[in-house]
Amino acid sequence: MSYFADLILPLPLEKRFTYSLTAEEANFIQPGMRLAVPFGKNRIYTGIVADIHQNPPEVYEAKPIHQILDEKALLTPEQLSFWKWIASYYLCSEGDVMRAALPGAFLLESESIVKLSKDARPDASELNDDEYLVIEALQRQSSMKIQEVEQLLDKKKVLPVINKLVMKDLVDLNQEIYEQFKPKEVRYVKLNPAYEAETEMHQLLDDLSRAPKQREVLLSYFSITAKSKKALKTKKLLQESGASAGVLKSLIDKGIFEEFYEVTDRINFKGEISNHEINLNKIQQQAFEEIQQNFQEDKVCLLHGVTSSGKTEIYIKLIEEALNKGKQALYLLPEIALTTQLIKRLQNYFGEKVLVYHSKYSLNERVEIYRHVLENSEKGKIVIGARSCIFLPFQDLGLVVVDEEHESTFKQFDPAPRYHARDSAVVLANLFKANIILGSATPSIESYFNAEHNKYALVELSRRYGNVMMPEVEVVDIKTAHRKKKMTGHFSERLLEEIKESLKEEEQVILFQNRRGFSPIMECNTCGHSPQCPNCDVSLTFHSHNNQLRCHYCGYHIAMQQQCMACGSSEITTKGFGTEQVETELKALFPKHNIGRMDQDTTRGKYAYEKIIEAFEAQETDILIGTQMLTKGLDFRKVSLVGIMNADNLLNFPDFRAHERSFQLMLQVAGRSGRTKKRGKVLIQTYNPYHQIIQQVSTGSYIEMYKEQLEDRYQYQYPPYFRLIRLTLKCRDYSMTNEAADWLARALENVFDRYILGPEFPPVARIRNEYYKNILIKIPQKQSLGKTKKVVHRILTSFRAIGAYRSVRVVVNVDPQ
DNA sequence: AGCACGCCGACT
DNA sequence: GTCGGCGTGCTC
Repeated sequence: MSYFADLILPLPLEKRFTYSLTAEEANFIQPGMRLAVPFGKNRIYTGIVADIHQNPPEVYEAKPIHQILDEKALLTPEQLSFWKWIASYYLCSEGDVMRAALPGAFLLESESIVKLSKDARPDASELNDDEYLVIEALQRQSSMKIQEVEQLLDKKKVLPVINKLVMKDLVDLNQEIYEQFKPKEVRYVKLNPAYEAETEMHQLLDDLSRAPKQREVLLSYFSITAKSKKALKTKKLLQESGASAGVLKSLIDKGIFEEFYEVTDRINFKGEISNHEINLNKIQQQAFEEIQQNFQEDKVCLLHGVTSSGKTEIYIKLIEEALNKGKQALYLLPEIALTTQLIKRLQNYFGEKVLVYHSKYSLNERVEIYRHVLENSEKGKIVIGARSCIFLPFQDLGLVVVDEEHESTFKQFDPAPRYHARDSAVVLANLFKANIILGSATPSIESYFNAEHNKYALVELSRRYGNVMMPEVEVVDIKTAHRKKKMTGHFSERLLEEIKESLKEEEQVILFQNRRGFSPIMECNTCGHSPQCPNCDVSLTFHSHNNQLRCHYCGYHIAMQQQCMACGSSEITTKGFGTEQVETELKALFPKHNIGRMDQDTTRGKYAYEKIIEAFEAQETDILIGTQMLTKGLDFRKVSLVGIMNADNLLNFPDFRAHERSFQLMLQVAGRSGRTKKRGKVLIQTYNPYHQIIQQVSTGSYIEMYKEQLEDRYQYQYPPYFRLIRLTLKCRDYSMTNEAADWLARALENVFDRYILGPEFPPVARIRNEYYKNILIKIPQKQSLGKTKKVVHRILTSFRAIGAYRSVRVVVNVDPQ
């Protein structure tokens, strides 16, 4: 009887690949295990077993596997079906999902290793220069990686050289695979048992009388072990005795001490559990009960709670409930870097049961977290993290919390799989029959629509915790202010007054300048030229901290120019303004106060965020200027004023979600103000004080915004009434991009008719020397999503079969943000 | 994705 | 004349 395994390989390939198994292997291997398999000419990949069967492939001979990498399945059956769902919904391969889902350290790949063959008799006269160099090097170092040979020969393609040597039987080429995960080990010491008896011990101390340092270490050892019976860490011994590592080494070398290692866990919670009871107030309690009731009916629950209404306490209570039932809980956040405050809160309450997982952790740390969740260990009961957390191997998931569910960072943009973690989490929860709650102060139109149409249950919290009042919003018309020359730089009189007032009261101020369109560009006063990126269709932006002009898309940079590159004039001005300018102006206006800035430039280091936030929390900073980053879940007690420098470049963004986004962003920023007793103030500077969104922000009326946007969405055929798939074509050749896009659009129009938009160039039509063109497919509610995707898939397959368009790549984005 | 095979320009 | 560019085709 022959056996076969269908594998998912971490490649953007549609199909699974079938390998043959021996009966023994088939007996041992389970779906979800990793196998190392040969693929292509001489490579070894890690594949995941999706299926084991006895049907031999018809058109090819299945290769045998190379190695079994796991004792037990690394993936649960739920994960395998989850992967399948993601791949089919977001139109990508399971291999794409695999790359995103597994910590990199689980994906072993082979490396070609060159060795001198056993009975090589190299004859220098028969070798060319390159061959000679390789042989000579191998006589010195026994084995080389392909990369090392490349360095040695200073060439890109060395395989032909090596292949020739293989043909001459001088070298062997082998594949080696590496386990990347290294368990963390701790070094311990213990006294050689031979010295344990009293007489030997005294003898030993006498013998060491001429090595006082070593004697001291030994005495420290005795004093520590007398107090505690636990194994003694080398680190501790050195610390206590104050000796150097060398002294200890001589003791080990002499055989007086024995050293040993033990595997330890990298993930350790070091804080303390504060055991603060969480008491929900009446309103929270009511919401909590409503949520639980909805959970019993297996409904996705949308929690719409105004900023600072105490949603987190409710989440904590819900997590506690899930834990009490012995289940695991998942807490999803838009961006992990900004949530130290929240993590601390959860850890204070749940202690070491909380695991934090995100891409900034090291390979090894991620493997350990993955294993904790897989084994359903006590440490892995609660996982908190950004979108990739949905791929962890939950055994018994009971609850998913999606905090700030409206955030678009839940959608992965690049590379595939372009999944939305909120929507995927709903599917994930369904797989486990787990409860799921989506929470936000400003829900996405889609989610609120789902709630309105009874697909989700809606629970509302309309009062701030402790009955703190919603901040007072004032709109400042800077168009008029400009005309009347009542602006100081980018500050209106009103804003300056309010800042002064707050500072006088020793309260803090947050100034918000959005990221999009903030970057200053250089412009020549004489000819109007502004320096462009040679690789992308954008102007270079000015960064004063390193005095550079830089492209945000490809990273191209040049030194700041003193003269116009087109006409040589030295009259150059900066256009547009960013956080940097706001900071400079502010420093001039308030020289005696400390001003902090939080944006992409200042948060580059590993703990840069934390430092800025801590300084502000400790009130070392009086005014904090920042971008979007400021909107997320930060809880500062002493902020009484929030200023939005310019609301317009948010509103004018060419995107059907621009208005919704602006509303969310402004309301979230506004929510940073006045979180304690005193009523906070928000000042919005704008050129369009009567814009409906500005009005809706100032009255805090979510529903009004929702209704109005919904009308627009209906009229212009956008979500939630229509679903979208965006196809982006990329190609280095301009006319090829156009031709291919036209072909594809026509093919789609043949089926979907008027529901195809484009092709059209995006606002930035060229990036890294590649031209971009978009086609948008609109899917009405009546039309089957599954069938639509099948058709799109079919058309894409025939598109890719056209030889002339080979160089055009198509990126498929389902539910683009 | 990688990698090999295969066909055309700038160099020993 | 070769080395090396990237077009295109395949991987169980």
